[in-house]
Amino acid sequence: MDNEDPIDELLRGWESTRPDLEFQPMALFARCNRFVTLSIRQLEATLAKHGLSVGEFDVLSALRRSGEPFTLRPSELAERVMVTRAGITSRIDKLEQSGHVERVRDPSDRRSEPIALTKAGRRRIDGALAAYLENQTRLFSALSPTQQRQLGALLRRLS
Amino acid sequence: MDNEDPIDELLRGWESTRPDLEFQPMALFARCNRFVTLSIRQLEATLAKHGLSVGEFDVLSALRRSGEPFTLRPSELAERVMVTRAGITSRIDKLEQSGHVERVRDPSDRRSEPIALTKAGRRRIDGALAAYLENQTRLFSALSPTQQRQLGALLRRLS
DNA sequence: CAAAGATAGTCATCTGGCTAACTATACAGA
DNA sequence: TCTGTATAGTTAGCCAGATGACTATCTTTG
Repeated sequence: MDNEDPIDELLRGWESTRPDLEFQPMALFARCNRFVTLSIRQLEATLAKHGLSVGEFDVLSALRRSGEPFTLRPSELAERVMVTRAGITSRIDKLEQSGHVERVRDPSDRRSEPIALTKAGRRRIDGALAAYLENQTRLFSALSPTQQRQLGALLRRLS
Repeated sequence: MDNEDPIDELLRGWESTRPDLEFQPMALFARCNRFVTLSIRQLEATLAKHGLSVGEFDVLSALRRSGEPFTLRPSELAERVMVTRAGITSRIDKLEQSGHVERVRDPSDRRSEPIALTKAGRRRIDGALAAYLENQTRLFSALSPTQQRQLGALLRRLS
């Protein structure tokens, strides 16, 4: 384990200037953060080939996996995608313009304006999904299946 | 392992609508991503009490752990903080205005304008650091020391 | 040593998400 | 039934960070 990575460097920096403090948890988080950040950048490149941003992909995914009739309300989407409602509004605007999604109506509650995946949207997400999964698989390919399960279990504990 | 978390829900959604595909790696990444996102939100709250944003904290940290004379060039900062140079410029502008940092000069290269931590900046970062570390420790408190090392080792493999 | 190219940093512009205020609709209680 | 309150969604304004163009300086090379 001799080859340094940027997090080792960070750790070394801190430990030499503040040897009085404990930096293991910080380093652990930094590693996690870095992994996610870099992965998202890769993901952006992958999805761009399918004409989607990560944000758009997330919304279409949520609709797709909600099953028939592939319809969710903006507030449900906001929650699942971990974005504020205002943020969802603008994503929907764009997806509507590009024809991936349409605003329908709920007769039982006129405040609500459910969002439905269009045929085009469904084709788009199904195409992008394959590339996405392939990317994700590659991300973890350095770990054996057992290690992947281990990692999953550990992360699960953290929530 | 009966209590569902949002990622189990995501997984269940996908597996019921696309039973033909393999979603374990996606779920693994989603868990990681979610953990980081939620942690950062907590962190924002913690640092806000010390008058710093996460971005500012990152810059001051990098300077602090670089050791004497607590000075780095903007391009070095950009790399360590994983932000573009333009992004660093604006963070520095703000930190300079609040007196945490100052632009000095490098006689050997007049293109360069090294950034130095001021006394005030150093006090600020040292104060915030304690709270930050405490927060990070809490993030991982659900894991035993052994599990934390395990997690670290797994994440290390991923880069 | 002049010209071409590389490098450091900033600026202008654009985008995406946040907060907070606002409109419209639904519901609960006196 | 009227009133107050909660909920759904949008809008307006703000801010951080990305990209790409630009200035100034340094370095290389013919």
